[in-house]
Amino acid sequence: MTKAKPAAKHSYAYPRPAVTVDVALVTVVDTDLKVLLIRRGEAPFAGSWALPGGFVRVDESGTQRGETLDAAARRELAEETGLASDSIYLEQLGAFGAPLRDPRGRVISIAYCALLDPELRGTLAVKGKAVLRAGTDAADARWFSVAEEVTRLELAFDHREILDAALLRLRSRLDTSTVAFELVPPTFTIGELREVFEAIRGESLDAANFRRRVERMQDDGLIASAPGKRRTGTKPAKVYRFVR
Amino acid sequence: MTKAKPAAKHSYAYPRPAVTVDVALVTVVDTDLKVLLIRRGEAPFAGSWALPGGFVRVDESGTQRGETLDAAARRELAEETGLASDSIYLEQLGAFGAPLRDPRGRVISIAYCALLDPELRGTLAVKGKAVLRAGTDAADARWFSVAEEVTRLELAFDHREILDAALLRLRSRLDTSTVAFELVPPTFTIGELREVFEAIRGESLDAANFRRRVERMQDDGLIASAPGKRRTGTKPAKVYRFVR
DNA sequence: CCAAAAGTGTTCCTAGTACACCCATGT
DNA sequence: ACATGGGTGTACTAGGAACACTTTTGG
Repeated sequence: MTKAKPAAKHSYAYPRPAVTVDVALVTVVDTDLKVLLIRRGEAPFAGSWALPGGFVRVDESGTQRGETLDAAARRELAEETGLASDSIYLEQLGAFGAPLRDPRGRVISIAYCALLDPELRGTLAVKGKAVLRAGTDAADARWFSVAEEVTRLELAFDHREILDAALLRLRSRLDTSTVAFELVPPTFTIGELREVFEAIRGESLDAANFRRRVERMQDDGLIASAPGKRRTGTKPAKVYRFVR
Repeated sequence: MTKAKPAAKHSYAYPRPAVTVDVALVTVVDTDLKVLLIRRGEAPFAGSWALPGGFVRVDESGTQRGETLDAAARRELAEETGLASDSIYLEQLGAFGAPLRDPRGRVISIAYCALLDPELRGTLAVKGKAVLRAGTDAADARWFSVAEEVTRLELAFDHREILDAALLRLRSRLDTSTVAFELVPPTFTIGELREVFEAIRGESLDAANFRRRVERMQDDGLIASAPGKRRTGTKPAKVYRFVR
């Protein structure tokens, strides 16, 4: 069953591309949008920074046929960052398949955008380094500021293009989806949520207008006020939680 | 060069999935949103209706590595419908890769949404039949009304899911992109544009309010008034053209 | 006391919605 | 003449943007 039966004339005789997943893992530190990059240890692009990713597992032997694409993305994140990846928000961006995007041969990559809230980031960051387990082929890894650092880098493969797609998607879905809540702790203040919006939009927002917007979210049942207040070094702020 | 060189330890030794493209080709006939389906002539799902599509060409022999994903989608459209596909609007929806989505083995499909304006549709429709060249493995093909007919069909593979994604994408991008202009002739009246909006949204819109909206588009330079008027069986209407 | 962020109030304007109404044309 | 879709007017409302202002904390 590794080859097709002869009846299916053009299906399995064709050469197949390799298929990978690549993940743009994004988080907000203070007021700064960051993306996790991994320094490649092997050719091609050895020494360059790249998005975490790897080959999709395909098992054609038994009745099993390997993992879903989402599972592949989560597995690669776990392998290369040590993150318990079950609770991470994942969103597929699409397929990147330019014939020459990988010098080794025809490789089609399924790109993902992943969002990490500050609480989970704590379970992974070790003083500046982003990773606990320095993975097999990942020589190094850390967070890069999207606004400043990453623009000056030459990324491996077409990962610049993938990253741009991830940021574009994030920006366009910021106002019409609940992605912002994935980048904020389980309970959060209006100011913290605003910082996430500002980091993604890359501009400061009017605090008063943003407050009223959040209050409307509460009216709509999208968020609810949580018990307690947060001491912020200034006047204590009410905390809210996202209602899924 | 069909196998990897031994140095790349985990890249090419792995079994690879087959990769296909599937295209939801959509058009608006009168006030009705339609999708082109093809009746499968072979197993699996022989006799079922399916989206046009096929395997991505990969050529690992020379320096050539085959076609882009977009090119594969256009080629399949051309092969199965006889459409000169250069001018068709194409938008990638994403990758569908559930392990069991194809009973023959692990097949990952890159899904597309394509839009056909009424003028080009004329070059393809032959009294009810959608196709000029009845393609190789396509026993039959025709337009199905999305609102009524297609809901009662059992589509092949996960094509229902792909079609739903296409329609969702279309609806969500209707107000924030220029997709509507891809479904209208090169010059169009406000009424014709409104019919496209109504077909996609599945509800009627207030003609007066829609008119003002289109007038704002003109103020923004998105569209321009075109010379002449259109006789519609009633009061002649101004015509506009989309400014790309 | 002062800086700084939380929180309140007000004004202006755009765009969506609903609905009444007139106009030009083919039949 | 009349039905039909083209085209105009108007009033209501929600929400974005700009900005002045008060409140409560830590230093």
